[in-house]
Amino acid sequence: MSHELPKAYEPGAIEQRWADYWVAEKLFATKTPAPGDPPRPVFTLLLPPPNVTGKLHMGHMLNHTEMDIIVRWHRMRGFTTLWLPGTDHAGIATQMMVERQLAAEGVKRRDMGREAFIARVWQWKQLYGWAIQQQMRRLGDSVDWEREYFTMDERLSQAVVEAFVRLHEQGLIYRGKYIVNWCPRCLTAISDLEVVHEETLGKLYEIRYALVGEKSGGGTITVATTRPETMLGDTAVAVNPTDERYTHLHGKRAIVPLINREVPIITDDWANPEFGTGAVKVTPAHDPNDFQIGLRHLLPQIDVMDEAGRINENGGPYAGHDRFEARDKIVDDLRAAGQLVSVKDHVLAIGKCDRCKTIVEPKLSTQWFVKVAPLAEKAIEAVMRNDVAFVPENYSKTYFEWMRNIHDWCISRQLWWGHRIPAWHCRDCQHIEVERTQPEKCSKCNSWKLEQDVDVLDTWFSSGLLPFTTLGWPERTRDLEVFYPTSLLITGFDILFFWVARMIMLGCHFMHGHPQGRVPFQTVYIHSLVRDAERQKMSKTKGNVLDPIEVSEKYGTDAVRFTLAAMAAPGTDIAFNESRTEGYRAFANKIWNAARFMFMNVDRAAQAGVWSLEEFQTRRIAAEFSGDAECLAGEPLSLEDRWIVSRFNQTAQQVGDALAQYRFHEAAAVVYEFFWGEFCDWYVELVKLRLGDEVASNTRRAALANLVALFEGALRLLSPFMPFITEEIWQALYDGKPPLKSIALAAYPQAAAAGQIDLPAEAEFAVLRDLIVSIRNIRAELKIETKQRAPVEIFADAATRRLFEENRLAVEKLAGVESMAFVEDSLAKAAGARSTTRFDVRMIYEKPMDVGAERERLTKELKKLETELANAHRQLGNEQFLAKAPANVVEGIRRREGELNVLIAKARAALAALR
RNA sequence: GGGCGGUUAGCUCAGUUGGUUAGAGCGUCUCGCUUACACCGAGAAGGUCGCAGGUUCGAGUCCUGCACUGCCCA
Repeated sequence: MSHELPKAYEPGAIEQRWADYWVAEKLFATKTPAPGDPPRPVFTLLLPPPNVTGKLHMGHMLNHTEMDIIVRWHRMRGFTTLWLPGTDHAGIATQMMVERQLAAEGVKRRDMGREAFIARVWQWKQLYGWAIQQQMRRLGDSVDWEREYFTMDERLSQAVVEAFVRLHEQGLIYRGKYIVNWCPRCLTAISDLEVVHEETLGKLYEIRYALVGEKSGGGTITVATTRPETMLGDTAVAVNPTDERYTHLHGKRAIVPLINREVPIITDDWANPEFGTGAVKVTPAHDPNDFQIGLRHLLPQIDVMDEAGRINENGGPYAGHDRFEARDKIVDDLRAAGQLVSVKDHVLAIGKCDRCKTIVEPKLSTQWFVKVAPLAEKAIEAVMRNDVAFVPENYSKTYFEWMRNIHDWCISRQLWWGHRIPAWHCRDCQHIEVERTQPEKCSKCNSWKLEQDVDVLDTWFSSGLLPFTTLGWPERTRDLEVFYPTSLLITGFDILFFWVARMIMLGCHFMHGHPQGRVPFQTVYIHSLVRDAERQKMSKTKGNVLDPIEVSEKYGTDAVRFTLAAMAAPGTDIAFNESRTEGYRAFANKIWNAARFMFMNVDRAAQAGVWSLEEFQTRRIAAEFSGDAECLAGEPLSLEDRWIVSRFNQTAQQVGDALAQYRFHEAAAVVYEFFWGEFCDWYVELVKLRLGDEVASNTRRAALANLVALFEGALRLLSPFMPFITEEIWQALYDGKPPLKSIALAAYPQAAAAGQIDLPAEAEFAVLRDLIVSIRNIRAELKIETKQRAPVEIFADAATRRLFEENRLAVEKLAGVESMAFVEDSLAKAAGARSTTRFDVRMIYEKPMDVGAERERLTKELKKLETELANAHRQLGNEQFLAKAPANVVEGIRRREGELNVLIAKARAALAALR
């Protein structure tokens, strides 16, 4: 890698190359430390496995950027760092995908049979299941590809079986007939979490039921329902026991219209006197609440629909009709029979299948469930004890809320693609064997006719186990010992319940007794949503979806990563704005060109025989990247050297502090400001003065050595955020002979020893910078052309004067000053002068200034200063304030008061002089 | 219905535990190719921090109410 950099920064030309290199060199493969190895801190991160069917969206890119920053940061700080990638088999999604493909060929899943279908899914996976991994490589995710897993891998599948069997043995998994959420399109049960509720305008029907034994007139009860078609399965009418309107009907019987079924009128607290008529029909087989009522009152359960949501033979004349068709027909018939009392508009939350948006049918069905209460209890405890910490902390509330109101988890799915339930049904005696491997015969009746349960497990059941199964569980592996619990989980709140909560439940359960704690991770960082520039949610229907790869190709992955990092303030959604990304591409370009500037001077110095890059290389290699932030290698220090080293170390400290708290935006802002606002804008400009051919060679050597060292350190500081450009320049610095294979393996600049932070240098530099800026101000105001240099006069105390004299060249070059003269009297009154507490300065130039504008500026400034002074006076005159405020605050205001007095006097003098 | 959040410059957003002068990027205006960079440099304008009370020596920050707005759960 030569250090001849092309003139323009072109991310496209460098990123793919490094992405490939990192993978080919297996740079991020992590060896399991052996027991005798010298101890190093360990950092483990499990990548939330994307669906095998998936493609990365902007949310992923945010998620991956944050993870990669944290991971690279830990790796560079010498942690044994493991970032574990993998993909999820995504039961329903994948099955749907392949079914759709088959449909195009005119084939149905059921026609081809289970085995052939599953073979087909695997085939599909081999062909198309790599998209997301390819994209991750392109983004530079520094995962350990050597350990990549797939949730349907043989070993992980065995672990799933083991977990199921153990839970079953412990009585935490049971099979039973309950109301589940049934998707009539996917033809499977789904869990509560897979149902999304949508507010919809529907109807509330009031239907009159005749009472038994009362021939006519007054002998009716009117019930209210939103789902008249379920009437076919009614087995009771319920009223609230306290509802006096119905007391006289307690114990009587009513007749369900149209099908003429006699049902009891029962009393149950669930009937809400405020809702509708206060009387409700009870359909235990088609409503979860009615189901509970049915259990309490021992009501029959009449299932009136088939798996596709059509009325079945129990629906009498309506059999064969789709549930919504049946509704219309029933309503018509009721109306015709004079039993429809009213139809009113009614807003209700309709549950739909998360996958296909089909309206979910609560349906009586035999399924497998996890008894979650005991698991939830431990999971709540873990968060209460702070064994798992949420960032932002607020999410723990949501977590508790959900955990405390949790229902048993339906884990069986009527799909073919997934982990098949390890239960065998005896065809002779109906006994069910739950075993790790297929049993030979029934343990009850010795029958050989055993058939494995046809259902598979909820995908989230297996992903809930990943924090330990990926590390070798149920074996007691060295990996499990070293890397469990994982250190961190970074994910979106959308899977807080689906995944995060379940990992905590299952981790606490199965990893009980792990020496380093049972929880699956110590911290959960929940990031926000990426929206479009107008704060709209990105969605395909709105057409406002940004493809992260496309955006990365356009602006460079580094720029996109930096945008996301810079906007990722914890707890707030990101309105992704391409103008920001443009800005960060400009930032990359800035760095690129600063590098070109550096290399240009390196070459020039080499030609002049003053200094060679090899000196730097040799020294860095010898130092073996010890990790301290010592950038300057014993060369003579100028003020700007001392200043920039101090700033570098302060920045390193701030970046570290910010990342430790997942304050990505702060970390990014600090690096950005340092690299551009301080290093490029000031340090490079000042260093230029010491790089010319006319400069003494030892000064020139020092300047260059320091510049290169600083630049190299700054690259390391930036590297986790912008891995590509920093790699490119860093490798160029070593001309193809880098001391390490990658900057990603070099040491991260850390908060330095006190000696590296030089507050006096920072204070002096601030005054010098004030002078330069003041003069530039005057120039702008007088509209003096850049090329035109002019003399200045300065009034300052001896120390300040010495500072300016020592940095005379800097002032002359950076402020376009021809010569600097010092005067003995204040220049506050001088026309067009600028004043600070430390100096007055004016430019000697015959061009007349705009007196009106100058007066306006001074008046405005004076007013502001006076307001501030009044505030300061008010506070200092307040005894309560003096008594209660901390000393440093009081002291600060006192000092400021002094400054204000000086500044006001100067501003007044200047104004007076204008009259 | 229950729970959680948001409202700060024209736009998009920061502002950690209450403390001196509320910041950034973009946009706007004025200048400008000086040993890298026009994806640039220099300078400037722009905010009664949603509204109303309260606590406090001190509130963008804490409390209460209101308005508007978003999300999660039922």
